[in-house]
Amino acid sequence: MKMKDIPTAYDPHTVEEKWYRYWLDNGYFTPEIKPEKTPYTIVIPPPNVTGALHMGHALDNTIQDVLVRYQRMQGNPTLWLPGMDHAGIATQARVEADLAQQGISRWELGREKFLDRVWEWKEQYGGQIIGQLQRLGASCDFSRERFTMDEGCSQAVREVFVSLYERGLIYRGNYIVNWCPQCHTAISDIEVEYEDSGGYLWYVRYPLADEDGYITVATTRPETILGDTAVAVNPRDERYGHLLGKEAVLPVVGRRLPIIADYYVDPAFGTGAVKITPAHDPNDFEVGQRHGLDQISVIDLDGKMTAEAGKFRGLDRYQCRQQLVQELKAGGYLVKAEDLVHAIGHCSRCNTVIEPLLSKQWFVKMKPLAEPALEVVKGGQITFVPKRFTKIYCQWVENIRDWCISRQLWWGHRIPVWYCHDCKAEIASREDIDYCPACGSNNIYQDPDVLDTWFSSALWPFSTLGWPEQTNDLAYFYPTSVLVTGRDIIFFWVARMIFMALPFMNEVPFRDVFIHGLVLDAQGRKMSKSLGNGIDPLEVIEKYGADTLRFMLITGSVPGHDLRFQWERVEATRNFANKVWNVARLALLNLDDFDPGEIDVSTLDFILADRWIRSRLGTVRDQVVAFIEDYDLGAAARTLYEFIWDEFCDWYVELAKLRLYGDQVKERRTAQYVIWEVLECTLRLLHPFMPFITEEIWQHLPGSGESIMMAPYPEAAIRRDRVAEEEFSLIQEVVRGIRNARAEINVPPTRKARVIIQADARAVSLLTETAPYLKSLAWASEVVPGPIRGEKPAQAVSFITDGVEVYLPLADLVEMEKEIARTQKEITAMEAEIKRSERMLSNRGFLAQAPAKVVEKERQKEVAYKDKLVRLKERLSSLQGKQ
RNA sequence: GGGCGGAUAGCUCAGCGGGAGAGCACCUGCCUUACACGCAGGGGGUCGUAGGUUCGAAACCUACUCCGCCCACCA
Repeated sequence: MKMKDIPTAYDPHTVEEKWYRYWLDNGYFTPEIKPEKTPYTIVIPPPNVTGALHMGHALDNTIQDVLVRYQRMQGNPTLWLPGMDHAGIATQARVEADLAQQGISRWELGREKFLDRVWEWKEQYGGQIIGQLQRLGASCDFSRERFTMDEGCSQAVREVFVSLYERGLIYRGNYIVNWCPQCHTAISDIEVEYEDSGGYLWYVRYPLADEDGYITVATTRPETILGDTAVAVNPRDERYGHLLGKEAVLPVVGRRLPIIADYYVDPAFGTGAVKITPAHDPNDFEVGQRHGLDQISVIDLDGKMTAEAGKFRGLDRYQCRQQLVQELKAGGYLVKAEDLVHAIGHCSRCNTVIEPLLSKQWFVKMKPLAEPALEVVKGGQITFVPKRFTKIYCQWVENIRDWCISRQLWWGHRIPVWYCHDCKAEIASREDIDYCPACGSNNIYQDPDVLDTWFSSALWPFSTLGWPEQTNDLAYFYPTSVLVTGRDIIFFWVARMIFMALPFMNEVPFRDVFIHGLVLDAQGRKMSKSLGNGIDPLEVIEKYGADTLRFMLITGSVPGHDLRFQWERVEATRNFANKVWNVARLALLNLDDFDPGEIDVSTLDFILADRWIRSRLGTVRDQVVAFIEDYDLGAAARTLYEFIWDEFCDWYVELAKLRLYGDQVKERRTAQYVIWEVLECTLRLLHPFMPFITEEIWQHLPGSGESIMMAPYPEAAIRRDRVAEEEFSLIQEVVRGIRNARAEINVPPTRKARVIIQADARAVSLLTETAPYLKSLAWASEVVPGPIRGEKPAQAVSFITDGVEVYLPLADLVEMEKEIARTQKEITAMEAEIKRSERMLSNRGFLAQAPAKVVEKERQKEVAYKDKLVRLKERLSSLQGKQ
């Protein structure tokens, strides 16, 4: 297709699919292992199989894709390894919900058949998100795609579990866990979300057993009274010293409770006396351990009262609370109920109120793993970006508690432990076993529970590269270069990967951790299903294209900060894409007869504008590189935006048109060359951010290769030309001045005007040289440069800048009063500036302590201002004289 | 109870020691043969409050106010 036939507005739809397929078909996403080169590796934060692409993913993966495409172009063997997470609870719940529609429960189906259904579901509906990532342009190596439940990952899980078990770092025990009565499983501490809510603090009298009187305790969960086995006070609390060793009687139940002393009790809270329920509170559990108290479980796995609750048996925990409070009141035990706002734990998955209860579960002992994991971060082997996340990580790791890893689910990695019915042996094994290695019995069974999903995620950076096998991939691509993720999973995932990598790989899992913010809605709220305020990235891609979505997300992002999604910004970015498209059209329309391969650069005749834009391009390239290396992708993208739109399109291209459309061959060649050079180079700089449009245009350019994504990244080859930048800025000043003067008196662009310029010799020669360009940029009929002392037209609008006086003799349009007023206003402004400058330069502190450069700059300003003031005054008196 | 982030033009946000910036919105001209998803020009801000450091502070320090996150076993 000829460029001339291409529409004036960029249409992403036809382009994106075509090029993505092309990249895929050519295997560009699969790196070549080159031992002499340093690889660049990112493993994707595996999205849930049940998941669909949301804005957070779009941002997270765009960032990764920018980094990866940048590195690939730099010539580093680059691997971005994709994959998915089996997402235990989420997936199981999903399939159970489908079954429920057919009136089937998983229990009816049985474990094996249920799991078959889950796998079926996974094959059929799971993993849509991978296709959605492709729509985004993600350049993952799909030949290496992994799944946390695939063969290799499962092997890694077994190896790690058994190995930790053998080292005594995984143990099984009866402890208080966070139990979700809805999901029917234990969950880890970080899966509990605390939320402040209003409740009551009930004060209850426990009568003393062998004498008159009572001791009053306070509780927020009266139903747990049924499980009380002691009352505790602080040993230093004089109010209660005389009661120590005595007993109280539990109201309603009648059980005798010892009154014990424990430093856990805060004398200042409530009454200073605490009821102790070892089976339903983690602190009470510990108190119970210290004092050898009974553990009485009164709430069961459904959140209902157990037989131990006596007549309350079978009641829901909240019904029981109500009834018990009534009874306490009736019996005269209830002293009062105070309003109390306190944090209540909810299941992060289903939002049900968590019930702490006693349960036999598997745990990972964290302290021994945490120590090295803290050191590698403090020692700088892993760097968090932005830095402040280091502190968040460290504080959490320092206060870490053991990790409950068993889940009462079916979908997940089944715990590789078998129990012998006969000899009661407990065997952790890397392979499935069918008889007891201790006693030879085949009367054994495997632990029914599965592991926390995050257990397998924690191994992701090395399990995906083949571990526990010593593969080439593992040897070459590990450790990974950077982990890109949101701050919400620092604890869930980032920390645990570090914990697990160190003992098994003896090496950090990644060098850098780049934390980005959340994508919020236009009002600044989290996007969530319940609020219904989420915006589907695919909708944006359909309407505006993937490049637009990507660039919008990147330019709007600042490392570690949240960003708001706004359709206005999407549109503005679409406009930018269109700008790029159209400047490319302009270029291509004029490059028909141009072949960069045939150009001998030394024969070209570069003019000021050429030297200026080439110099700027070099600077921009260096800035972009510096920003990317610093993970400030937003700044990199914004730099390119401004360069392309403001400098290349609005200044350079406008200037180049004259030569492009002119009949001087050499001039035209030069302009063609520079436009081609700058455009081609800029496209490569832009490619990591906007892969599709850049490829489409690049393929149309003469002399391009196979694919822009495999083209080398621009080198810092073009030297900066300060003279050109300085001289060009004078031209810009003059052009802007003329445009402004014309606008002041409403001269339509159709009316050309003579421009008379008076300046010093150097500026005159510069402006003479560039006169044709001034004409075209500032709608001039003629540009007449001359020395300062020349004739100054009276009936004219004028302005003075950088030692240059400019007159537009538009006699019929000039109103002398307005001209005088304008000039006077400028004089006033200039006098103020001079005053400010003089004040600074007469300040001894400034002269003595400010850097010489700054002082010098200020001196130059003062001189320029004074010069300008003199000229303005001359101009004023001349105007007044002619009036 | 601790910790972190934010407060800059009407809106959304950059800037983070040397004279206040962008996009959108607004006003005035323009369909100038790449682009009206555009071009040119313009208006608009005591940079949350109060102190301090400095020759110089939107930027650094301290306190405070408001918004938003995160962590924490006071029953």
